[in-house]
Amino acid sequence: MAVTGDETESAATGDIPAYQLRSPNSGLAHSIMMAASPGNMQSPPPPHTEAITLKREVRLMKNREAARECRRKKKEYVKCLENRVAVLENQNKTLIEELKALKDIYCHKAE
DNA sequence: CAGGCTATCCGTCACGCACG
DNA sequence: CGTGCGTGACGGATAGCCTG
Repeated sequence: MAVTGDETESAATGDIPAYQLRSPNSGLAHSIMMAASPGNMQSPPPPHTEAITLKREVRLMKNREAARECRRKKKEYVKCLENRVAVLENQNKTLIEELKALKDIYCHKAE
């Protein structure tokens, strides 16, 4: 639990953490990519790569939010399933008791 | 108290699917 | 067929708990 949620704020303000600004050629293990910090970049990128970078940033931002939403929905779904389990367990318990009572009645009649 | 372990959250990547 | 979206998988960060 106990998560600050500060990255949400920074995303909302457009203040993108440095580690998220990576080279556009994906496919590498992301631990390697994490190591490639902007500080290592010596010369400014050619102008056309700026558009690519922007596109990538937009994509990352959208995906970030999509992942958040996806997790929220999944949590909700799991909660629903847990509720359903609880209800069915109660129903089952009730039915077992009812069956037991009916069996008792039937047995006493048979005597 | 330091260090290990575990649970949880998050961002990113990769992939499959639906749509235009 | 290209594009965008949803989601599983992965690894990093952080907090809380336990133990020596």
